[in-house]
Amino acid sequence: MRNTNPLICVVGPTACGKTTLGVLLAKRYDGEVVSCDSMQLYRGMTIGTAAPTAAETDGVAHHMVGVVDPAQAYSAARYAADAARCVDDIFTRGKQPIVVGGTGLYLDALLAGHGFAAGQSGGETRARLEARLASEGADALLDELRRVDPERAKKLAPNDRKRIVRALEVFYETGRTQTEHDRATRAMPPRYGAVKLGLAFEERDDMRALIDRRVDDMVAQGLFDEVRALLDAGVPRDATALQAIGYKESLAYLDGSASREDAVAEIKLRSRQYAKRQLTWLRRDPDVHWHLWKKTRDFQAALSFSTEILSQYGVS
RNA sequence: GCCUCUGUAGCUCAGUUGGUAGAGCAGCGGACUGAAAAUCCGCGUGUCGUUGGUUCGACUCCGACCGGAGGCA
Repeated sequence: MRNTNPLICVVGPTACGKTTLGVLLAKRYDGEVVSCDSMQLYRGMTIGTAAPTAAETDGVAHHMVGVVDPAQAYSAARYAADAARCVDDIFTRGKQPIVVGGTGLYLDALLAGHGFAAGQSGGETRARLEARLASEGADALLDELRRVDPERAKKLAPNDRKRIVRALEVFYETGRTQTEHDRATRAMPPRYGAVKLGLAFEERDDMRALIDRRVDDMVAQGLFDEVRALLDAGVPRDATALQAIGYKESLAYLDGSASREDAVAEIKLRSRQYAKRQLTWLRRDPDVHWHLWKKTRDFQAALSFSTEILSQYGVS
């Protein structure tokens, strides 16, 4: 069952106003928001992930926020499945899904809908390969990959341990190489049509200033208490959730191994490096319609830009 | 005032017996198919504080000056 409308997607680096625009679009198009953020998914991580507050959502339904136990591991594959369910449900109810978020891999997985090859973090094959990685070293595994999937091996640097392990895992789990799997899935038509709206700053410095300000706000709102609460609730320090920017740096402060000042500076630094990576990911996507902020964020302008673009795709 | 140390890439610092300089971090660019706010790859010309001098040639030696840090008076 599919609505003919494409998904409306709002993408962009952190702190560029995706949440606000998402809500405005939801109101304009009778929509509901499906978050596409690998960290807002976790429960109890609202301050540090800048998860939308009640004031921000302003009555617009949001999905895929605060739905996962932070002690557990999640994955792009699970996101694609869970979010697709949300999207389909929204369509079924005659509403417009609006996907909002900055996790590029998750968005691509959701839109493509092709599924990933078998094998996962925490799985038996993965554990076995990681043990071998520790004992035999990455070079040995890369050599092995060269034998089973030379094309994939050629694309990976010797230090790219995660991907070397994953490529071998795909082969041992499925009997097919990752290269074959990727080729096959790339050839499949996407599960959803989408109109992608991108928000970003024209000047990097303006983005940086906003990121800095936002981090200061997070700290003022109690970021450190939020992190402490997660620890008190038994979330292990090596949980994926605590790898989130703002959280792992807070651990250093709570441990006493970093001053408050240094921890805050580190969060700002890691945030802007992250924003840069998000931009790198998005820039290669020719389908994104960019709206660039000049100095300040004018959401009315962004909204009319969006409706203009959307009308070209027949969305009204 | 005198003595010692110090002034090299945005930051922290290397630079061997004089042949015009290199790391880490930052920054910039890129990748990315079940941890992705993760992970990985690539990119280093800068009046070597200023100014005289010695030398075929000085970041490297000598003098003066300017700026730091410490010590003695």
